[in-house]
Amino acid sequence: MSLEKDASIRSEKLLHSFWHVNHCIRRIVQRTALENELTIPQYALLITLAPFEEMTQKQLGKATFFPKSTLSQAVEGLVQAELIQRNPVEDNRREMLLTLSDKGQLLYNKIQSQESSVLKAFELATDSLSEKQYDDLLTSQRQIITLLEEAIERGE
Amino acid sequence: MSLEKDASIRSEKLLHSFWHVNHCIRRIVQRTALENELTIPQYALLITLAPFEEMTQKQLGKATFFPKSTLSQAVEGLVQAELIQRNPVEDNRREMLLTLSDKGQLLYNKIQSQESSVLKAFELATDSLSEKQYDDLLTSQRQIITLLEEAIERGE
DNA sequence: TTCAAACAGTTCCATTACGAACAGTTCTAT
DNA sequence: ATAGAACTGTTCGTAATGGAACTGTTTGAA
Repeated sequence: MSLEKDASIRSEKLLHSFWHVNHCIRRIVQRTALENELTIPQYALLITLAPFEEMTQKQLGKATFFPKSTLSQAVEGLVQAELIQRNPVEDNRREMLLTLSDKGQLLYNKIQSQESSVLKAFELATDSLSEKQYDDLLTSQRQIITLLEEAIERGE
Repeated sequence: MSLEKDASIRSEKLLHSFWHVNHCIRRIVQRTALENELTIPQYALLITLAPFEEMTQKQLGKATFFPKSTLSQAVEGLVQAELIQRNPVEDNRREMLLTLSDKGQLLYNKIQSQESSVLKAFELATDSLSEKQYDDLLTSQRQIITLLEEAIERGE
């Protein structure tokens, strides 16, 4: 009994740790998104897309995990703001190819330079870890993700 | 330049890993919350409160990171559903002491037994890690949290 | 003592997020 | 060739979210 309880306390601590990190990320993202007059999904899309310069909407969905309705509206906003271009994919008219515009590239440069951005915060965090700590962290998280995804599948 | 780019790719990977874990957590929580006819905040409050049986609303806020408006409404819902009792703290009438009711305890037992709950999923995840992996993970994340919180403070 | 500031929680409301139904496109099997 | 299944993205309506202004309580300084 006491062993079971210990086990559940340990797992609750881990869950709480992730919950806490996530809270920090959301706060930082929200603030920096607002500073650049973007919504959170728009900001997330922009920093995901920018390093590749172009991606399909489908790929962006996979990378950011946003439900497609949210995705669609965020993309619409970015297109309206002329930060990205949206064109049907050459040989598959269902898919949309999203391309960073010059204006979008400029904004991304600005975002990258902002001291308070999530990107900068995570660079500091990454730098503070040793090579081994970093690798182990990613490995452990990879493992946890696999198990959580199994749990998701099991539940549906 | 190439070094800088490497550094930013490394940190983006880490950010994405956290984002991914978080997405899994939210999906599982959302499903299991719904199964028990609770909203996400209500579910989160319940599993946070239950191990302690009673907590002030303020403490729950600190533990779950919900903004107080969200907190207030989630608590109201739990009180309406008679899962918890809410009473002013003896010697400080500003604070509310929240106590798990018998009905709440019953629901929590049910939640704990559900194979698909976040709690179970995280128990599996915790079990899959070695002692050292677990400790290192928490240590690294603790370190990251500290840096992110500094970034938050810096930004406001 | 009294008044202002800090605090805990509530209420209100504008914004955001997301599921579900939908439209158009492509693939597959017959 | 064609029907139907699977897919990509859009639209719409509902519900959740969280900031700001509020009420009542406590603290502390003059």
